[in-house]
Amino acid sequence: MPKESYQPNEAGQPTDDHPKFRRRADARPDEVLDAALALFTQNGFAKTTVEQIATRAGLSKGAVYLYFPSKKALLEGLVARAIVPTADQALGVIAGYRGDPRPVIRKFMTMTAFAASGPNVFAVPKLVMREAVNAPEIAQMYRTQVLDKVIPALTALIGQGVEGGFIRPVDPELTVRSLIGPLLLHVMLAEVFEVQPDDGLEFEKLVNNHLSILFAGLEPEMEDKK
Amino acid sequence: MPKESYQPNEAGQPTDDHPKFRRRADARPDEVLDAALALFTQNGFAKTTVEQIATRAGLSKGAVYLYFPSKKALLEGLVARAIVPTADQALGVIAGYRGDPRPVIRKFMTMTAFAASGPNVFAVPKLVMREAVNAPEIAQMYRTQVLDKVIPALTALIGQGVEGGFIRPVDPELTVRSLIGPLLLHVMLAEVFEVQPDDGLEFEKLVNNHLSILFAGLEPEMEDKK
Amino acid sequence: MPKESYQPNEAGQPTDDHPKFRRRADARPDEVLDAALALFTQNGFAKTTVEQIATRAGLSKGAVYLYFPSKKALLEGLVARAIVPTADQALGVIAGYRGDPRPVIRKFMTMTAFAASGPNVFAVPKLVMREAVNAPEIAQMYRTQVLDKVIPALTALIGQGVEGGFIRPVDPELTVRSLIGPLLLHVMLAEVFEVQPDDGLEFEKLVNNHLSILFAGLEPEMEDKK
Amino acid sequence: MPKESYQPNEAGQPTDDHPKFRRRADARPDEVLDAALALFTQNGFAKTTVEQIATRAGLSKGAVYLYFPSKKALLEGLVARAIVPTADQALGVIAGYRGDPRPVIRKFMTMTAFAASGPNVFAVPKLVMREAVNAPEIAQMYRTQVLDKVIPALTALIGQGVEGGFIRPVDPELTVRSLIGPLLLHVMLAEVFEVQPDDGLEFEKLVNNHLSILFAGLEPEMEDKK
DNA sequence: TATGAATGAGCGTTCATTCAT
DNA sequence: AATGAATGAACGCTCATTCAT
Repeated sequence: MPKESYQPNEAGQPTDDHPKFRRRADARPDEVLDAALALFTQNGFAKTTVEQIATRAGLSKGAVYLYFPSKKALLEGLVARAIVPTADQALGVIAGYRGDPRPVIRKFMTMTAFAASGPNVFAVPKLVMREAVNAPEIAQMYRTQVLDKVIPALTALIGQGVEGGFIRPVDPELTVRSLIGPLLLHVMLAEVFEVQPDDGLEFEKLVNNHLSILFAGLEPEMEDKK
Repeated sequence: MPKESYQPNEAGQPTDDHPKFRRRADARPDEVLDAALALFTQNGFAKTTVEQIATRAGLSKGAVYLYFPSKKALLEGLVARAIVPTADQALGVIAGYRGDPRPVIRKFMTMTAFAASGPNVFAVPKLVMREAVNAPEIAQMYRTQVLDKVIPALTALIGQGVEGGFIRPVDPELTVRSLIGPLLLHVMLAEVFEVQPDDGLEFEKLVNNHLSILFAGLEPEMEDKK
Repeated sequence: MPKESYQPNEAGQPTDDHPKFRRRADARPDEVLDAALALFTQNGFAKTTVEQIATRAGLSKGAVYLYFPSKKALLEGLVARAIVPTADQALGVIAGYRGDPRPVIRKFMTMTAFAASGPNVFAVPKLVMREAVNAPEIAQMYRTQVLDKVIPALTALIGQGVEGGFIRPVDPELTVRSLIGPLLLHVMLAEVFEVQPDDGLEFEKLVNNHLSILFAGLEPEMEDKK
Repeated sequence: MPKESYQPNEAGQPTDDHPKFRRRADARPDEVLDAALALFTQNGFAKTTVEQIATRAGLSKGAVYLYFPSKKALLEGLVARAIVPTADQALGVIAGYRGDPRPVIRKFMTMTAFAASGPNVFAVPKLVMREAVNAPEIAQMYRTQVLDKVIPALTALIGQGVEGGFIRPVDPELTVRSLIGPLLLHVMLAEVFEVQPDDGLEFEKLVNNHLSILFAGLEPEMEDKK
């Protein structure tokens, strides 16, 4: 999963929803976005020039404006491209699940950790966090399209787990934060501050350690179990 | 990661002795930093003008350069001002503790949560995270001055808790992430995406829920206990 | 030190094919240099604005930076443009000559004087002298590219004249100063202080008077002649 | 003669023409000028800040404005201070002389060369040449106060030498340029371009070589002599 | 006399965006 | 569909000069 997400236009059927701009199999806009993502991630939005993006994408500055009406639109495009698959992927695993949530949580965490260990993954979410101040619309977009889907789904997953007696009675909404927070911190420490655990940035170990504690902590009490 | 710094001019009577012109107080640099912090937080470093900072601090653009040699130096100054109290305060609670770590952890988490509920707190850390790409030196500074002190201290605290048999054998370094991560996520969700739990941004509840799970999950096994 | 460079756009019809907007000719850099030369000469480097240069060259300020990376680069460009023809032209007359040096010297002096009577000639050398303090690299460039070629050539010319018995035994290196110095003084007095001889700034007369004295003074003595 | 010229206020009677500003024996303004001269010479007028001058003179920026109303006034002050002694000195030797001009010329040239071998000498004239563009009034001042006295005096000296038959019939005005030019070139090459003769910047040798040629070249012809 | 904090105008440089080709 | 020359608005920073003390 080297790209930050599934990019539908690269896949099978040439999604001809966008009848305009056809050249080199319609890959142009995507190439521009790839270049933009790489540079925004590396240098931030403000310090990246449109010219740099154009050069990296192999076209001229003016041509970028053929596909995107402004620099900010590139950011939007980036988020838009990343949003659907991300949410879908997560929701596919979680949504509507009934029963002991722990296997599903483990699967979800493992998937996320796996995704996170590839390069450029989480690039868009991190970008969104960083640039939210400059582009609140984009943060909103991310919120409504991703967070407002994933978080409630996880909350529901845990909620029904509580109701089903599979885990202790906890606040599902806050427990989601207990679940995912460490992953965020792990990534932030590593990428922003270059702080890594002594034995490397191994997501698998983190997930294992974290879930072993969490699941033990969520274990229903004896009296609950009965 | 408690209160990021004392902000003297937020307290007491507004120092408006000389309403318009010159003041000789060496509070000047601090006032400039206050203005910079507010604007950087609100609009980001890149989109904040030195002129804006000057105006908000009640001086002319040129005067800012009397106190800080460059715009970037304002960021550095902000971090420097926040660093000492932060680290010290945190370390005061933790360092060298021997015995069951849980009370100390609870105290630390409560303090941090309390600090985080005030205004402008965590402003600097969040600024640092956001601007780390543009100013890696500052991220480094933050890392060495704060993180490299606080994280090892917490790691040691947990480590000796494991050795003393007070908590299950876990990886102390990774467990620190399990401990603090949710707090970060909570803040980020709230401030970047305006995602808040249904019953408000109550840090106390978050801490309680989180620690109840965590402490239960860290409870030594029966066989360990014996 | 004759004509400092060919200035193509001073010649012929003014290239006003496209009166107001874009031109694609690569004469652009040259036009900018022309404007810069005029303004630097008139007001000095420091007091000349890039905007002034741009306006005079018929472009916007930003466009200047399309051709030159900085204001100083304009100065460099000016010198670079002037250097090649200068040195070559001078050396063409002098280099490797054997025999009585006086005809060659007269030719050289006449050429130089003729060049000096045109407009904008010597502008670059004078600029270099004036701005040497602010831009030592440029002075160095001028030295190595022009002076270190012309002066040794003249020195050698006189030296071989002495050896061949065509002129008195004199110090060739110092005699070069006796030869050229008056030209410099003449120009300086005229252009810096507006001091001109009573009957005008006639270089031809200066050269004639100067060489008549110099050649008489360099005439081998009777005993030398024999 | 370490200073660029005689500084009357340093000498004998305390020239009380300027009743204002008295402190530390009235030396203050002179100290400021000294500092300004050094810095203008080294870095040019534009690149020297008033603060630098103040610091070097050992007072505060504001105090400079107690003595000089503007930065440009420093330049004027510098020139004014240098002007009187320079011209007087030269004129003392030359003015009204009758007879063979060559001994006087030699004396004048030797004096000038001797002066030029000290440090900081010619600093002001060179400064004037360089900054003439930025401060034409100052160039004018220098012209009227110095050049318009010295050049006519030298011209007259040579003129009467021609009339008296001591030297060949030459154009006196142009011959002045032949006389002094080499000195200027010598200084310029040395100080601006660091081009020096192989055996060092020995003014004495230059003067000897130059005058030996010049005087020989000015020798009246046989037929003239008779 | 002397200070130095403060001002304000100005300059070099950058860059998103446009548009003739 | 594509180019890249050109624009123009903005920003960081400097510094001569002023003025309350």
